[in-house]
Amino acid sequence: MSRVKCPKCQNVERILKAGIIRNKQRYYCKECVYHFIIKKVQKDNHILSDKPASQVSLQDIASVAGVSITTVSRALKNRPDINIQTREYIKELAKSLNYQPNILAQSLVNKSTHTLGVIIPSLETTVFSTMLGGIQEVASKAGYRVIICNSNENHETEIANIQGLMNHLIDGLLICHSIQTSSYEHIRIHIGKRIPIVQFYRVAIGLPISQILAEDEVGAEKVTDYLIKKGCRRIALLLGPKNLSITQKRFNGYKISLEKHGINLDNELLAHVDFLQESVEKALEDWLKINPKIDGIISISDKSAAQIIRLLKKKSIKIPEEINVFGFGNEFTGQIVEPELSTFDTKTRIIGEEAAQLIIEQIISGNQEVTSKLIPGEIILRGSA
Amino acid sequence: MSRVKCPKCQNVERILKAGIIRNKQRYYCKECVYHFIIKKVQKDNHILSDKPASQVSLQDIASVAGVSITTVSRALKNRPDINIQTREYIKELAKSLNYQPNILAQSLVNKSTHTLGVIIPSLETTVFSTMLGGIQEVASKAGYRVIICNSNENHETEIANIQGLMNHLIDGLLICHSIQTSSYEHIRIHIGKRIPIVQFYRVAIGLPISQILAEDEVGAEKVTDYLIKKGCRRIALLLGPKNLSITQKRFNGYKISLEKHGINLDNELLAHVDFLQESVEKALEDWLKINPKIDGIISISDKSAAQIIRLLKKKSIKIPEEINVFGFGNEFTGQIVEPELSTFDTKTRIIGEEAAQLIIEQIISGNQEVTSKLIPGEIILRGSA
DNA sequence: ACCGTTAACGTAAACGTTTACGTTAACGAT
DNA sequence: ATCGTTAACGTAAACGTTTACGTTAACGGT
Repeated sequence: MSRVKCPKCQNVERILKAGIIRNKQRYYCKECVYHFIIKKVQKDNHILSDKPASQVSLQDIASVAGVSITTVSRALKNRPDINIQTREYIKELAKSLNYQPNILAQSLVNKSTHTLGVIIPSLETTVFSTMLGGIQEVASKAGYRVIICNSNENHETEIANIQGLMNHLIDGLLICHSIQTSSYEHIRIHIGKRIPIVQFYRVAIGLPISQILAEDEVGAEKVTDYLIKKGCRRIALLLGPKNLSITQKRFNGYKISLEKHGINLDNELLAHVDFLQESVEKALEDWLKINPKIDGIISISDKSAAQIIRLLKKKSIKIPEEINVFGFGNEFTGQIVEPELSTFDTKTRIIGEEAAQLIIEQIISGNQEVTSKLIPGEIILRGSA
Repeated sequence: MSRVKCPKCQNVERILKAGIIRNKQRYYCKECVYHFIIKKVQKDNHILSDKPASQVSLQDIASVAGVSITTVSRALKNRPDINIQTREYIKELAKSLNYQPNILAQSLVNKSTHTLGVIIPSLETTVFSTMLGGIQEVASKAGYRVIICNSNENHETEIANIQGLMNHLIDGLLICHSIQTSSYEHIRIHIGKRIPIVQFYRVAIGLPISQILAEDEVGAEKVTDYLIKKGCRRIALLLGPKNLSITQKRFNGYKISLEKHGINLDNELLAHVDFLQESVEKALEDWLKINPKIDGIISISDKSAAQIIRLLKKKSIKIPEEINVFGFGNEFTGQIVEPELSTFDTKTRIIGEEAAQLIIEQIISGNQEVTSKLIPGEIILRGSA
């Protein structure tokens, strides 16, 4: 019926159809009892052959050397149980063939990828890229790669990223939560499993995983203390979204200082912003309408503080005579704005370094004991306060 | 002789030594003809068993469902050739067991990791983190992860990073060379192989791989044109190391403009710096000694330009009346400094986006045709010029 | 001459997938 | 009842490593 030839016995007569598999017609040769599918002629056959295509494998080396894969592996890994001459020969052969081990295959067997995952809310914010720099340096010195996932301050992206990374791609996870993140079930599922997790800078309070933190509370308290000592009584506080740990802790530090000095908390002086220019501007406008007038501003970030200084100057408000401005983070911007910005240096780079250090220790030791570390910061006084 | 018991037949008498393997004594039981090694008692045995340990695999699902691995795979991948009820049942089962595919194993079979590698000279420099942001966004929308390697402006690190990534971890490589890099053999080896490479921003001129570039030459020409039109005749040019493409191209643009306007090139007006504060300060000091005096400065970066402005103001030199200052890159800093910085916006984020776009296209199409794309920039005029 | 011992190698399983190919029971048509 | 055909499943190889375990020839001592 069909004009199909059996690839084995070349018979054309006794060929029957034998079902359809993956949309391809299969045949059955009654002559030689053989099932087959007519394949399309591989036109790119020669392309496949003239490309060096996939890298040399252990098998390739073994073939050339006339030994088994095991022996090659032993030679390259400097294992005992191998003749020294054989080992040296194989090593040279590997080099001349430009052998490169397939890290995927190694990771699959070793159950370890020597890779850290980092979830970060943004790459374009100075504090984050600085922390990343610290993470990268420590990781790379310890022989770890880093996969960086940018959550873009988005909760869903954060969840998706974590899921992806956890599927055997990484040995440990460093996480700094996005603004939107307020439920932590996506983290909790992974706690205590194979892969250790460390949170840094922005953390979920109450989760049983280790943390590396800035001195948010103490820092805010010290800064407020300083401003009060300078005579400020109406200190405005620019904060991030309420669910963020840094917001809560800095607010706490501020409150503690106020209480200590017998100053009442005035909710009008608090503002929660989303780090964007417009919201900062809006907050400032509102503050300037308040009576009695504000005489100090503590900002979540140096960037916002720098903006505030520029806006105040446009309104011809004198800094620090009329309003003292204090930043958080010690970014480069603070040295460019005029007057130069006083700030609380959160030692951002060190936070990154310590976070990487901690997760690597946990990976190596297998010990996931929950610890919490505060990185001591430092007040830096410049012209703005 | 030895008081060793055969694990099979429990015999203690007829045990002989049988070589040493990996520093462990092996034994041979003549009774049951069995070779064995005395293993240390696994003390952490119970730990292994009470941990859910490794994730559920296809095999686990198959066992529970009473089908083969193949069927499970077919169900989860929505392949044909499977009963719909079976498929739905297996899918639900997989969900209830919280199955997560092992990406390593998938990648090994599929020869594709859905991961891009990026080599970047620094994370803490605004232009780079901005480009990274662009890369990340495009990549993640296309379903690609990003491994970022920070070369730290170090040639050796760049080489090591590339080697590591190329060993089957990535589907494509994006590279922005370090300051130190002046030989490109480490790149050339990989050209035309399985993994496409795209260079961006700082490129190796002459390498047969695709590029995404800023308008360095045209940009520098336009900026110089503008300053000359404003009356400047002694324009100083702050450049990076000589081997960098951005240095060469911006210098070219500058020269073209000078020639066009019949102004002689004065080598005293050129300075090559390494992006650090001190070298910028040094360059500026030297320029200020020159006679006839300089009346314009074009800087490699907005950050350096901002520094220069601050230094000039400390010396009470008026900007732009005495010296015009122009930056490159349109960073946030430029809006904070006073006067605000005029700059050539190199559209850094778009460079990152286009680079990611290009490499993904090359990965998908398999077409590694060499292309070169210039991202149009834009002069932004503010107070400094 | 045999036994115990060893160095040096090989075999094969395992890691978790994907997929080419083989198999089977059942069904409709003759 | 037989034949052609199909849906639905299983088997096993493959990806490139690592490593537990088996094997072999050779050697020294009795």
